Amino acid sequence: MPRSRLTGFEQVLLGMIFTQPSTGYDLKRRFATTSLGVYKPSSGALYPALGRLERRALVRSEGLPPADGGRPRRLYHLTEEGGQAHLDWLREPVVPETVGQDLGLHLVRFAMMAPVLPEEAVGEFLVSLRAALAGFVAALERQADAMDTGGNPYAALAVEHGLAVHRASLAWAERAITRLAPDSPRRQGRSGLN
Amino acid sequence: MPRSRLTGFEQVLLGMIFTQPSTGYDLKRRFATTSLGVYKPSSGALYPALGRLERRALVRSEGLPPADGGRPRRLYHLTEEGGQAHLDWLREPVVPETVGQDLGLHLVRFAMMAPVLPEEAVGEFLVSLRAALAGFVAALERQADAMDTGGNPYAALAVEHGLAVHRASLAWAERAITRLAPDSPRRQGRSGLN
DNA sequence: ATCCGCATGTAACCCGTTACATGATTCT
DNA sequence: AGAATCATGTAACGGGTTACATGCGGAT
Repeated sequence: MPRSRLTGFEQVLLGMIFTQPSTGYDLKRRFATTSLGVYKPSSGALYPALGRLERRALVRSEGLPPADGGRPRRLYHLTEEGGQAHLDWLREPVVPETVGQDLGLHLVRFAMMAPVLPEEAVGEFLVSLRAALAGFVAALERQADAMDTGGNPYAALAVEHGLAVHRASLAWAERAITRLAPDSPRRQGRSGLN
Repeated sequence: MPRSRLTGFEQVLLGMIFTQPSTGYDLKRRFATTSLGVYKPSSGALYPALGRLERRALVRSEGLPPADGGRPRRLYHLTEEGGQAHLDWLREPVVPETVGQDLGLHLVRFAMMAPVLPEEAVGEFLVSLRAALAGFVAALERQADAMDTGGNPYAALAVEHGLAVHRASLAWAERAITRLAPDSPRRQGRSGLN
């Protein structure tokens, strides 16, 4: 019996195959280009992961004839359960504790919501992301205040870095929210405050 | 024969013990507090890592009597080679390719330079970090331009997020550089450039 | 009576990296 | 001739997470 949750990597693979049925090599290429090469999975990570997804019946594969010499390829596409698993993942709320470590993964998730989730759900995601970021920024501010009197001089600067970065992230979330719903008539009461 | 390079985690442990000889539990507590709990190593990560450092003769430990009931503790301190390894690590230049993934580790490294490196070396580090960030931002800008015509609507927004975050990081590096050397008479030629 | 903090450690499990194997075609 | 691209896969190795073991003192 496989473990219950998929890894982040497996979820991302699932999403890429959802968007477009692909071979392993296709996926490699897309990682290299669309993420600026920030993460390039090795063969030893990619192919076993595809195998695990198939054993779980989230994807199926069919053999493809070799394209102009070389090995035969294997095209993966999602099953019904696979599609459901992907949608469930996209709809997961942002857990505040993860925003300090997994911010990148959340953004990948956001990018994949493109045509598959209704705008409303995307809005909910952004709102929960904004809340998590605001909480994290507040915690960093408390830490910065409590620390800077007495202590190593660069540690305070390092905390400032975290603060600057997460404030930028928070500002982005706010921009994204207003850009997504430029004319949302509901909730015009408390102006912009959640 | 152990692998040649230490892991990031091992290097950080080394640095913490360099700053102050510690027991395993001390280190746990410091992770929980000084990093806002962003990374709390498990026992299964911490104690074997300390063991590896000791086998490499980078740290030594001596038994401490149990403090008010409970188990005896084990206090770790650096050896000569350990101190050297830590200094070498602190002095490593910033490899541009790592700035997209390992930014957090670079900042931890910066925070640890506190009293041990001369200001000049810290300045060099910041300058190389700034260069790496500038390169990464430029690459993201190229990608943003090349992409936004035709493609999923949120992917462009996600790239904007990366852009916003790394620009904030870059701005921080610039602030840190000017703050570190507010009165550096050398190099007043090209005003502020590299 | 039980849970929490202190304090160190081990074992099972999982997954990622590195490095290699295979083999055809095309570029230099 | 040698290298790179296409394309999939496996084996060794390493290290992290989870969960458990142990055992005392103090708090609820």
